[in-house]
Amino acid sequence: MREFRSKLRILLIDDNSDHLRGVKELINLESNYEVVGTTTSAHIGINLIKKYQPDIVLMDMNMPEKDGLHAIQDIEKLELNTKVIALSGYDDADLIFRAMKIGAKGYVLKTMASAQLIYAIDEVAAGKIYLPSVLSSRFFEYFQNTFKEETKLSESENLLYQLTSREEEVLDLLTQGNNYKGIAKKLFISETTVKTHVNNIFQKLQVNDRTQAVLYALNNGFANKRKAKMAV
Amino acid sequence: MREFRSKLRILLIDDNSDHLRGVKELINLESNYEVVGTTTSAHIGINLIKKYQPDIVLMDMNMPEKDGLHAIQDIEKLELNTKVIALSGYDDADLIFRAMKIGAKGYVLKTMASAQLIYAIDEVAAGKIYLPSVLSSRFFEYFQNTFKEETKLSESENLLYQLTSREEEVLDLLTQGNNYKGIAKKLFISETTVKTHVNNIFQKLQVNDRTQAVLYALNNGFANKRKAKMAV
DNA sequence: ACAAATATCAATCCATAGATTTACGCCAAT
DNA sequence: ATTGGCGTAAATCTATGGATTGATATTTGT
Repeated sequence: MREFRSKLRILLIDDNSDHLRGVKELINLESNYEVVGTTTSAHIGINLIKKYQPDIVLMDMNMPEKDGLHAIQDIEKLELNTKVIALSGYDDADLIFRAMKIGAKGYVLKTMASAQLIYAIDEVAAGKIYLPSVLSSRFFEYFQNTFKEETKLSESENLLYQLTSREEEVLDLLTQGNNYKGIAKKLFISETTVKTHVNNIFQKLQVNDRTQAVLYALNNGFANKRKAKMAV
Repeated sequence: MREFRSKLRILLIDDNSDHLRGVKELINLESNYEVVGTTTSAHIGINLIKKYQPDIVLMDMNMPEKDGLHAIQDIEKLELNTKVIALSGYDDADLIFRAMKIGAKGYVLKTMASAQLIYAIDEVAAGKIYLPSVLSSRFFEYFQNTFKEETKLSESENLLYQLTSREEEVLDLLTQGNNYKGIAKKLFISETTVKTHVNNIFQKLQVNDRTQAVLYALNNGFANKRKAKMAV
């Protein structure tokens, strides 16, 4: 992707101009890096990225006007080859998780040694994703907590397991937004039969209407292809 | 959690008895570890865990009868302090992702140096989560791909952004399974007003009924607290 | 200060959804 | 051979949902 022998082009976005200057000097010490721009404004940053298409963006996460998360999202939407490394003062698990989720390729704390930042830049430039092990640990704890609830329902208490296979088919079509007529047509059975099935589903799931049935299904691991939730 | 000076108690589950023996010998070389049991069967393994409540379980992922994923899930359901480290022959991103999702505290390849396994055990025993950087990279690539679709819908094409704040409130209540009457009561407005709002929502989201509206909302980032999908 | 968007409500009408009961053929388990 | 679960279906009834029109008060932007 990157031109042979050309310098790695880096853009810095940080509302703290002192920190901005410090990082710039740090990076300029490395002969193979080049800072193509610095700005304290996320908005201006986006425009600079469009203009210069840098290889790497170092993005401060704790900014007032437009926060780092949204800035990263905007950058990702541009679909350039620009890779974002998030910079933050704190190891806030939620922030790390969200930054990685929307496409940050790395996350480094400002308190970390400068060598770590350089290393992160190298790794990310090489196409890898880099999280220092401390942050990686925090990320995974948060990640697992996020999914813990989803998993904890045992098979015995998950009412979905009481459904017959035909009822599952019907419920699946319900979770795709079909009405009775649509389901009847798709399963080649009469509408009244569908009603019978749906009523049985309501009884088994202990709900009152199709919307609640659909919600129960989605929230309790019903494998629906359109990923309202990811199956284990 | 762990008794001072007591050895770290480890259980091995791997359907390949050769590998099982090898790992056992490897671990017994370490003076502060103790293998409390080994088995080639996941089912038996679960029972051994109940009985011995080991600190660490090394779980092979590629087993025939009951696969490693389900075994891990069963272990997690026991809610013991037993920590599972997954062992696998391949760096299958999907498998790594799913294992971590359901609660594995580490993931090590069988092809990795034995020192790496020992290190992983130490880290996990110390309460951390350990993924070698190679696997960590694979995990994050997979993780980001999983969420890429969800994020890519720009604000302009996401019909939810056309809703007024009141309509959002109403839709929120719809996604909780309320009917007209329930929504009217909760918002202290008449049922007919709710109908008006809901009709406007249908128009804006280009759907025909409440179920489709709810599905649209869930699939397009509508912040619902019960996290059918996680907000950014 | 004025236009446009929003929130509220009513009345009506038709379609769909949901509850209930009854029934029949099929298959699997005992 | 019989029972019980399942899938199929119909008939009937009531409740809820959804479309449409029209109206008024309030808020918001310029």
